Amino acid sequence: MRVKEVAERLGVTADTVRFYTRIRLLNPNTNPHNQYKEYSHADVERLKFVVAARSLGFTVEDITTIIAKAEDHQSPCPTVRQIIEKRLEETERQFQDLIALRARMSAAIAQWEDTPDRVPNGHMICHMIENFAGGVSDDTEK
Amino acid sequence: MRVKEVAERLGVTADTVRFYTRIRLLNPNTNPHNQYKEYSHADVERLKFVVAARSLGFTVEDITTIIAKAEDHQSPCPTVRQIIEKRLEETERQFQDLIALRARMSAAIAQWEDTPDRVPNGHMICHMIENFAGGVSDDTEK
DNA sequence: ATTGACCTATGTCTAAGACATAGGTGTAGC
DNA sequence: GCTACACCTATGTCTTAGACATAGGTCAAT
Repeated sequence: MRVKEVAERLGVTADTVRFYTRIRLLNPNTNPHNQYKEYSHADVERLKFVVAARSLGFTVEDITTIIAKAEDHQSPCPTVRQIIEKRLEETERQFQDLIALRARMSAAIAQWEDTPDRVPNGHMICHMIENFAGGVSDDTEK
Repeated sequence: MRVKEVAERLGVTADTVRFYTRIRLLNPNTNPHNQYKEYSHADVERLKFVVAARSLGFTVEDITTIIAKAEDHQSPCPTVRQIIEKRLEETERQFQDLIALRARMSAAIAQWEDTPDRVPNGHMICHMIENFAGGVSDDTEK
């Protein structure tokens, strides 16, 4: 199978498969004539694993580590448990950041509904942004 | 003022200020002797604007656009309103994606609590990931 | 053999800085 | 004046996980 077929089967783009191939996460045979890659059933199985792991928040590097352990006949499970815990924490942080960002954005939009447009004078670039509550405070005084 | 002082005043890193300088979002004077940048009060004011806009989810490119409009004596307000609406939509999408991801991660961790570690056999890399509900399905049949 | 639709590999680009490196500054002690 | 030494600087490279652009290859229909 060539790259597009593999990609479609697993619901990813051909570029994604090419990317995984480039970093040697997949190792298909190469036709020496035209450099086309030929993906075997085993390659597809591995890709399936990569896609599953990605959808659980593992990074590509995590996955490389996990596969390396497995190929070394060690159980990757402890590593997997440890990594996902870390990734979940990161996700939680991103989540909180995103909630805060969304709140700021919504608040700004709400405030700006009652704010007229204005042409910038020499001191302001955009009064809406500059006057938004929670604006950046200078630490000049010390 | 030099880069570090400016950065500390506004609560960003010196690298961030250098980055904004590199892309000409800030244009401090350069000491021809050692290439050190000298930030004026006006530079600090502009940086303050950039930081405020960044914290509302505007991209650096958005900010460049907004400032360009302002320097052209046009009101940036309509642009600002339009951009933030778009950024909020994106944020909302990311937010939903993150909720879904977090749910998958939590579900996996929960499921794996009752799952023993296992050494990989020839067909599996990590049975925990591969057996996780919602696993990637092959589209082989057609 | 030629067309044309589709496919491929490779190289470059992205966002917003972080990091590494080599070298400059400035004060303290001599 | 000179030297240490802590701290600072500019510049170049690196990061993620692919997307995009390009030049060229494949293959069935003509």
